[in-house]
Amino acid sequence: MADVAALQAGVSTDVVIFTIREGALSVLLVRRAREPYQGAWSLPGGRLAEGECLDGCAQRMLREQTGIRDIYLEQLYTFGQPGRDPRGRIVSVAYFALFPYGEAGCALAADERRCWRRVDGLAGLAFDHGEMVALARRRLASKLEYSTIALQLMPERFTLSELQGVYESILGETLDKRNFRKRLRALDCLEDTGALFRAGKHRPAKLYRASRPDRVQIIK
Amino acid sequence: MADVAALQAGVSTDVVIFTIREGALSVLLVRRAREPYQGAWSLPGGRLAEGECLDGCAQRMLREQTGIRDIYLEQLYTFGQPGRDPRGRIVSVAYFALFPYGEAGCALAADERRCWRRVDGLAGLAFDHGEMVALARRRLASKLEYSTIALQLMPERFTLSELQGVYESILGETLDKRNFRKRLRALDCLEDTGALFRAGKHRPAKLYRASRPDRVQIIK
DNA sequence: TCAAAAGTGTTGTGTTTACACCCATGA
DNA sequence: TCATGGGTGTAAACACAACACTTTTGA
Repeated sequence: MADVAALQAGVSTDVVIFTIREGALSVLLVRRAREPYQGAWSLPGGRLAEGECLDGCAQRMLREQTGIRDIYLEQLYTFGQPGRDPRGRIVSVAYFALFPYGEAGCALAADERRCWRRVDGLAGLAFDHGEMVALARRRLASKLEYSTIALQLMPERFTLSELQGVYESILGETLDKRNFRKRLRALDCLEDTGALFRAGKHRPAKLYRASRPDRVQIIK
Repeated sequence: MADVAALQAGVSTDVVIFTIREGALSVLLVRRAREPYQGAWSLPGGRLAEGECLDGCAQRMLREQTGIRDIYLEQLYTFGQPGRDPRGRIVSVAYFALFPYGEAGCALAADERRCWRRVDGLAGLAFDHGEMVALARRRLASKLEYSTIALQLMPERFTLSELQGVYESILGETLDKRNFRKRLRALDCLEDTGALFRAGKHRPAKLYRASRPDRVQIIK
């Protein structure tokens, strides 16, 4: 209750940015330029600025460290173990974000200070960032079941098989094609673009788009 | 990225403590002793101490300001709007907690610096605490549907009608008695104590207890 | 014997799962 | 014409919702 002598701490945000790349759930990492953990991989993130709200800080970290803007972003959990940062007391508000891979995702990793890493078997991240990724992954998987959040990982146009692949790689299990399609049709969140996607020596797939790309609809 | 000049902020925790009192979902408030918002009702909470983790801080706030310990507590959301506290930059990690009312709940409000208030129609709280209560309420209602969290609001022994009343006052709708009992039986989270509860001129009710009082079981 | 809440099953409806074949294409 | 992935429907199992009467007690 002693307002005067109260602890001052640093506040930061860190962002777990997921994408699907080569059919695997992956996360965007940046290489730390200085101590502590110099040279190690970490989540994009950093200190809160004056007059900035937490969401704004997370957005700025994304923008400054990866160039990404305007993607799905939500607050995940706040980590505040004393000792989580060797520089002193820093409380970090973790966010998670979803990024549709595409060309932009590929270009991102051109810079050697950044990389996409598969979430499975990920280890050796700086700070408690490994924990953040694990928690974000569980949250993402559970949101798949009761929302249309997976659409945030898709490019503007995509096939149903691609979408099913996204579900499968997040959930870590295979799904029945007919049941999957029936379920999505019932959600009324997709529209047929009329275009076809040809890939290889087989029947071309219809291309769909999200009918409300910005809305994440909660089911039930 | 400028580690040196980075903003220092205050970090606090605030706790939304729910109970069921007179059949209504209620929250425990404390009267602010000093400015800002002197005399207004607020959530129990306060500044993070050195060497203390966030959960520990929330537990300490509970203990120091209400005497409550060992109840269900989980992190809710972190609020960091600049200007949310007129004293300066303070980021608050909100928690929510569930308290079985009973005699202890009654005794708590004996002190005039504390009170239980119904969540419906609540207004005029200090800071952004009204927002915290509203968010906690939504979280609680949604957790009712997929976990056994409601048991955390019950005393050691209780009747099925009492438990149903708890569900009804949180959800804001009435439930079918037979379906409710069937559903709970299927969860296998209750055991019959063998004792009966007599209240008024009607058939006495069986008293149950939670079979694993400390576990909040996630359903499905 | 009456009022008041406790207790208990069944039936229909909708949702979810399991499952196999034809289609369009490029090589 | 063959191999490859795209596309489609039906039946059985299960979960959920609706619904009414009997029991025990105290007054």
